[in-house]
Amino acid sequence: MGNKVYSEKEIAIFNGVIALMEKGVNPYSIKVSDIAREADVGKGTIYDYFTSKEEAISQAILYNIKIEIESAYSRIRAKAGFREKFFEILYIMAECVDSNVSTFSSLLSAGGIQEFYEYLSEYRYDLSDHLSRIYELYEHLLDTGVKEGIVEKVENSYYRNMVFSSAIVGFSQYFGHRNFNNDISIEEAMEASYKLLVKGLN
Amino acid sequence: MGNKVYSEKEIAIFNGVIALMEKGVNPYSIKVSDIAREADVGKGTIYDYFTSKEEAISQAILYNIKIEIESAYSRIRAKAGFREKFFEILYIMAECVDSNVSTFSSLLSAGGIQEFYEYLSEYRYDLSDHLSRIYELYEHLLDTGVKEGIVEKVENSYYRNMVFSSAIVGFSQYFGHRNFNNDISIEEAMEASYKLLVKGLN
Amino acid sequence: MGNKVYSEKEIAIFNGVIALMEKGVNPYSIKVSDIAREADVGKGTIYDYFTSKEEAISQAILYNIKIEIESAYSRIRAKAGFREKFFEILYIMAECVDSNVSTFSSLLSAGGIQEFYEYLSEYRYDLSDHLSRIYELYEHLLDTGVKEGIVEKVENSYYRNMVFSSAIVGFSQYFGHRNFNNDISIEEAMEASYKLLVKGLN
Amino acid sequence: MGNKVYSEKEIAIFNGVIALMEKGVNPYSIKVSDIAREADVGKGTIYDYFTSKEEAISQAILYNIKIEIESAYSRIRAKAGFREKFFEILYIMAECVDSNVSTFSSLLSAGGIQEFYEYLSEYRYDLSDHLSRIYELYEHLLDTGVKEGIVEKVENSYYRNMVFSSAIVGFSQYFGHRNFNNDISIEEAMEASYKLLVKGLN
DNA sequence: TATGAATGAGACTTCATTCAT
DNA sequence: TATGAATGAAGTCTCATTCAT
Repeated sequence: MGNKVYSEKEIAIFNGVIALMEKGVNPYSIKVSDIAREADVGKGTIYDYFTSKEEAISQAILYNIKIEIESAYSRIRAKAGFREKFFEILYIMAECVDSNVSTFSSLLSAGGIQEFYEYLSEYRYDLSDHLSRIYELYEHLLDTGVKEGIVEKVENSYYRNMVFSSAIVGFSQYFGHRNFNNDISIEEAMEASYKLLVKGLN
Repeated sequence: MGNKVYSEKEIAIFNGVIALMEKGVNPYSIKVSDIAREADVGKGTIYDYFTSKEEAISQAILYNIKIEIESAYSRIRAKAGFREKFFEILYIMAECVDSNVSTFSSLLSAGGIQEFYEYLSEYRYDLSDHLSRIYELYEHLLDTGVKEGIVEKVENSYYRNMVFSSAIVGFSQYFGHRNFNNDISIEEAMEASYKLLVKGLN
Repeated sequence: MGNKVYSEKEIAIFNGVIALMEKGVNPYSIKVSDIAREADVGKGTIYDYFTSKEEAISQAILYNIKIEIESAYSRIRAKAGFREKFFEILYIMAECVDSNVSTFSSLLSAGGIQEFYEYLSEYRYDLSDHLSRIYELYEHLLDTGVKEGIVEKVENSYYRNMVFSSAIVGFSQYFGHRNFNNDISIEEAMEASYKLLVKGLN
Repeated sequence: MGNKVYSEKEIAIFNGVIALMEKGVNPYSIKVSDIAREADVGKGTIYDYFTSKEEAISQAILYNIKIEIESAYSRIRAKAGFREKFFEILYIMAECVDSNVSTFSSLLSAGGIQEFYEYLSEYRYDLSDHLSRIYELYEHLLDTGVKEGIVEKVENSYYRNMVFSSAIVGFSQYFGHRNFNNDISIEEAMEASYKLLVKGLN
């Protein structure tokens, strides 16, 4: 399913872009020369593989989301139990915030990720693919939760997805508004998110 | 508190910036000459009132958030009943999406609004102010809901705020992922959000 | 008749381009930064007046041709007598060669001036204007020659123009092939050209 | 006499350059990658045979001129009669215009061919060779014309060459100023050129 | 105070040339 | 010998900022 194989150089460029974003550079502020330096390729090489800076950055973001989601999927499957699986998602979100790469969480944000980088809207199709994958993940969690008798089988898929996304985004706001939450530990924030999730699914 | 009075020109400039954003221009793509044209002032005038383009845009966004929040506050107070008030918030969010100006909703997003425009992080103090105002709003809603016996008095303020924010952001994802939700009407999305809110607060 | 008025800056830019060409720089090798330095304006200024480097150079060439032709016209009218007038044309051609600016003579060349600078073909209309002016000049010369009884009234305007142009270009080849003509003085070359002209027009 | 033998690859490269020029690409706009594609060789191969792009193009032009002149020589010798031979030259010029490759006619133009491609001035010696060949051709024509009693034996070689060149360039202007000559057929233009030639040589 | 013409730093992109294969 | 992937110097053009009016 769309498993494009990337050349060594393309991956170097992707990693360069991602490294910059992890350093806290916002995609609009990334310069071609920065990517080239970070990826250790010539500036011209970027144009051998992509038609413009925007394409290179967009593809890098999509590549990164794909990797992030697949990695999340593995980590979550590896955990046993509904609560453990959901907390794993929250841990992943926390790591994303630490690494400045919130591309993944942007997928769940209000305006969608195209707000994060306008040129991404060209890749609507790929974004939908990623979202589908996230919804699959939610289904997997719900199944586990139902089996454990923690939550009920929610038939309305829109509501189900919304509850998961809401609880996750609700948690990630903990970081965005950190200065407000000085007296709240990250564990408490996770518990709060989990509480909302369970209530929402019952 | 912090009710800075703005000159006529400053407001013209703010409105120019906002008009551009309403036209769908992303803040990173706004040019000084665009602002000047839109605000009908000379380019030099912008530098008489602001030290840089970034400051002008940042201040405009903050100004806009303040107005949006105050307007929201009035509209919500004007509604009677917990459900009506909450739905009013959702209507406001829907309007934001239509007008392309999601500055307000970005406040609630995962990465916080500084992700939306990196230079805003200089204004941490003002952003906190706005967030406080939003939390006040949540308190007002909760009071109404408690009086009506719809929800319980939630003492944990972190959890309370999180539930409101989650439900609101959860709703606004309806727009971000619209192509996924073709079979869901906006009213159904609102009902889903309200359902999560009530469950979360009980 | 298309007497566009140029601003001070536009003329400075034109003169910058022309100065470069007089220094022997071929239009394809002119760089924007060269024009800016030569014209003593900022690089950006060039783009305030022209949409591209090519447009700036093209317009400069057209401007120069116009000036060259008008200057030629005056000089030639100022001379009395057919022979004197024609020799004045040849003197002008010789000066053109010395100053490296053969835009004028290129007008008469085989491929036409668009061969000299491909982007000029966008300005077909202006070029026709200039050519008309040259043909007027030929008519003026012919009238003088007829009055003096040196040449006959040639009714076929195509033939008439061709004879003048041929004689002039024939002379200017003297410079292009100078190493071949070491034993021929410039005066002899002029006499040869005049001889062909008179024979052609009788 | 300078009959350098070219390798297969060199000729492929020359033909690539010429093919591009026949497509209407001006020598300053030719890219190495274009030549490589057109000649079906690797880009590196071009540098195995030439030290720079400019050298490759210059040599290709010289090679082409040589071929054009030799071909012209044969065609003209094959014709019987002064008039027929001269018209053959004009037909050749017309074909040059059609095929966009006016390198040959540029040789006769005002500024000389170096105006056409500045790097050619490095090859002054070769250009002289070509010009000599053209002058030989003129002599051959003149001999024929004298034998036929159409023209007189012109002793002044400068004048003789000038008359031929002038008449030929005068004809080729027909194409450069085609929009001016809508009512003139190509045959009429040829007759005019011939008329000038005969008058000039009598 | 208000302007917008002018500037030039610095961005993106191209493409001649190299060199490992 | 032949190639073309890779490079980075150098070009064009944009646009934030200044400053004379």
